[in-house]
Amino acid sequence: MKMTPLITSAVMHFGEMGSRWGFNRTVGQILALIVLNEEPISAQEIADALNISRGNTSMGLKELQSWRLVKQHHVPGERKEFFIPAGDIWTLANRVFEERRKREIDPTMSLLRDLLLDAPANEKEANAQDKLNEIHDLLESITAWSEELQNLGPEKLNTLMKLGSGVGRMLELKDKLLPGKNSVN
Amino acid sequence: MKMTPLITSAVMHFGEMGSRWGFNRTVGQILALIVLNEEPISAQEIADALNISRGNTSMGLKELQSWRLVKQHHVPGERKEFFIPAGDIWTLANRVFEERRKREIDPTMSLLRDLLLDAPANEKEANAQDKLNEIHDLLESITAWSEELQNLGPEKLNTLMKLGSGVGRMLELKDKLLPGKNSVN
DNA sequence: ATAAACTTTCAGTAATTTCTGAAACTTCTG
DNA sequence: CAGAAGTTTCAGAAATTACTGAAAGTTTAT
Repeated sequence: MKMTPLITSAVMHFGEMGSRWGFNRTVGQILALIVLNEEPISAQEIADALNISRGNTSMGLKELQSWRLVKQHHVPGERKEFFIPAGDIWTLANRVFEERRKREIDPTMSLLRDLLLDAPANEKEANAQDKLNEIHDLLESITAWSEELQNLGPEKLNTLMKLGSGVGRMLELKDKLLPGKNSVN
Repeated sequence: MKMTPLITSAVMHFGEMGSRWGFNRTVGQILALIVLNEEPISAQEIADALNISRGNTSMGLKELQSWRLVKQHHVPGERKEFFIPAGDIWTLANRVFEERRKREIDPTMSLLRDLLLDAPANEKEANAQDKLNEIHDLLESITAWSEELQNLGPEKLNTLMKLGSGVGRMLELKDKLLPGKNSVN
């Protein structure tokens, strides 16, 4: 499992970025290694290639599985488990979005809902509640929107992205296009 | 600068979420406090309310300013500086997106570009480069798309979000709508 | 049922990140 | 220009997070 210089650079970088992406260095490295390696790779090989303990490797793989970025792959005739990416690049990116939404937005939405239930005790609180309400609505829009985009599926999403500034033009024509159907709000 | 129970809960929560949002606990708390407080607030008041050192407060405010989430506000006749949010909720959310993109995507794009310049040394590297290339293209699309959305401005973006599943329908009609103009790629 | 091959767990340690507070710095004011 | 009012910096301490490796657990083969 000797890593080529190119793979080494990429793996190191993904390690450094790991924490910004929501996991830690080791987890980032393991992910990169699994994605960039066409063959399935065993936990032991990962530990050797990255020079980390077997225990740490196990925990990292567990986390990557909880993010649904990596899955086990059984090689017939082999005793040990191998690991491969849980899908193509597009799928992986989607999973990262989704998981992060769960970790970064959902808990806040839930708290905001609770805080908005109680009647404000005074002026100050009323004002704060207004702000919290604004935040809640914004997060709700983002959540709904991102689910919407995921439902579009890869091809349509790609069309939409490639449309670029066309989106602006389209919006201007929206009312003529979908008369009366835009009553979502 | 006594915080009401409601504000305290919100501030504490934003503190806990802070690290997931790209900054640390204190920074998250300071941000929440500034946003939820209708009046401008001084660094000393922040330190007192959150029970943190004056030094830590100073660093936190500096970071929030580097994220362009908070700005100074000079009160005539007062010697000290006060702080207020750098815009409405929508603006702040946008800034967070933008800053995170800078920190989470841009460095990777840059590395990928470099790694894709060299000719692959062998089969293994060629395969890895293919994967890296896919990642690069995906990140590029995301970046371009998010810039596009920002250029739309708040109102249109909101229209688009509220459109919900209408987006799918619109895409189907796209070709009729914008004949020949969708040659963005 | 024993053993071999492999994986997971977790207590303790190491590395990293955040926080404090005292000292240095920067304005303003008289 | 002295000093009062305020801010920033930064070395060291505290808190948090990640990692190791040995022990416990699992599975398969005989």
